[in-house]
Amino acid sequence: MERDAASADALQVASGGGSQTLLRGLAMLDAVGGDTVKLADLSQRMGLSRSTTHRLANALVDTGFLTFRPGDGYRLGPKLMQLGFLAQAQADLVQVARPHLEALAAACEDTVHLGRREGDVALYLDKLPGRRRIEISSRIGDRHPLTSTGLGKALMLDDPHTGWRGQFDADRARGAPPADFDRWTARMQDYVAAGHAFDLEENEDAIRCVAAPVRDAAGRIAGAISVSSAAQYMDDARMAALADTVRAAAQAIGRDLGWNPGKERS
Amino acid sequence: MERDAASADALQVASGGGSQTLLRGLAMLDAVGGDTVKLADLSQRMGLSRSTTHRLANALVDTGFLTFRPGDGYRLGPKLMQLGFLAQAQADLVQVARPHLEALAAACEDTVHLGRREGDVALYLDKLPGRRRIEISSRIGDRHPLTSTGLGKALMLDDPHTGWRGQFDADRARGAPPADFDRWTARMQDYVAAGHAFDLEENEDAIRCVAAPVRDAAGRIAGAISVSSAAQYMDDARMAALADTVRAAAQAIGRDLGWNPGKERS
DNA sequence: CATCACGTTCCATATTGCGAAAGCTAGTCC
DNA sequence: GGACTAGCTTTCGCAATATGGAACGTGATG
Repeated sequence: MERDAASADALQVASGGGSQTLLRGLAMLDAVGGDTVKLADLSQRMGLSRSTTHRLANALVDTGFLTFRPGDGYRLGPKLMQLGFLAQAQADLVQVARPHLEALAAACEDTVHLGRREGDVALYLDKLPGRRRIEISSRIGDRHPLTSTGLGKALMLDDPHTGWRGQFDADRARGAPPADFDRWTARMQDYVAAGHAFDLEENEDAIRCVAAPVRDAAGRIAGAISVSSAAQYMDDARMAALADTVRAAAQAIGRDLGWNPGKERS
Repeated sequence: MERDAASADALQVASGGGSQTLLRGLAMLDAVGGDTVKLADLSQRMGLSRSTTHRLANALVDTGFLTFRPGDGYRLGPKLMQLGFLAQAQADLVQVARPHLEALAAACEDTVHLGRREGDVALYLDKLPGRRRIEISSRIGDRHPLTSTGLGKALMLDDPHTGWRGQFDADRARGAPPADFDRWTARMQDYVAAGHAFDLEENEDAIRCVAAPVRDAAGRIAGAISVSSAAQYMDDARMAALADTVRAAAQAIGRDLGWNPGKERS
């Protein structure tokens, strides 16, 4: 029965629910990925006989999920662009993020935020109050400066360094708490390298937070999440530990937005 | 042979090849489309029993091609965004268009062009010389005004009317042949309504052409194609006839770019 | 001309998928 | 509380469907 299930990776074809052919076909789309693959190559990647591979690939070609050019190979087809676009169109960040935010809120007892960049401010899209007595004074729909909040900084992680100064100054001019730019820059560089951001009582006294960016199918930062709490619950050790948790949650949301991890930043 | 069984016809699926399950699963993605569908609804759309529908849908959910929210229904999943993005990334307009351009060139004996908008000029990406003695003096890489060429006008078909004047004047200032704006506008409105554009010896004397826009998965105009020839071969009757051919070719290219026709203009 | 690389088609076999019907769980109405 | 309903999930015996080895085209390449 199972000859060489060992080589078939990614999607567990064997366990699923008994729709082998469908699962194999879908796995084939993954196997093709961004490449242009010849039949022999493809059958090897899938661990299937050439004839089976051929039949599946043909079905995919007939339906437009793959494209075939003789002598060249198979590649992803137009139907995927079409459906991918539809999927993207109806994927609402708030809705997609909800379950993950709830899980995150359950894991740590603190307030969880979801936000997105809007112009050059951070727009708060969702908030789950923590189960601690302290209350974070933010509301859905609020707009906050990018450079003085954890969430905002997470949204900036991909920005070219050249724009930092302008944003920093603009935020101060608009009422963000004063701060030292050089020190801010030094920390920001760490955040960029780490893939998350902190807020160390910069925006509001006695409030600290840990934030991480959420990426979409294009790899761009589509939003960010953060966990905030009173400084007394947020010593340096806990922030470091939380960083992993928050980053993991952000990545899980990203995955639901079609983001494919793998190729990492430099 | 088989295009796709997107419509209510599920029995046709069997005829294609021998991979029923896969084809049904893929058809299911189409059936879901942009909606959020309940299981019962979905099984009806597919003309399948509820249990079969359930099994297939589950396989799609397990692999991330669909998303399921209890009490809400099924919708397109993250994997489609991911693959859709990959597909889009490697879809090169020139390469995708080639076979269609060749077919078009074979059908009419004239010169066929492919172009794209770049800034506010039309950039020529590909050219297939016709089999007629006359020679069209254009080369790949050429940039031409939008308002005085058929290809350029096709690229403008979705532009808001408010921008027409500015583009028209800018092109004249940059050396496009003089013309009367009111008359140009009147014709342009016809082109917008028809979904194609003509060039009536406006850019170059004794050259006429028929052009149509190519749309991508987002429905935006990603490029345009045109058929050009000496005016002597291009009387009004032939241009009208060619318009359909050219539009059909442009749509075929669009389909390969993930464009979904369907809702048409009136 | 022999060889290779690549895609396509055949066919007997048993694995895989099929759908009717029954089982769950949660909400709603008397 | 008990009887309905709406939705989703699971079971199971039968046969339709998918499988892979092998053979066949076809066009390059040495």
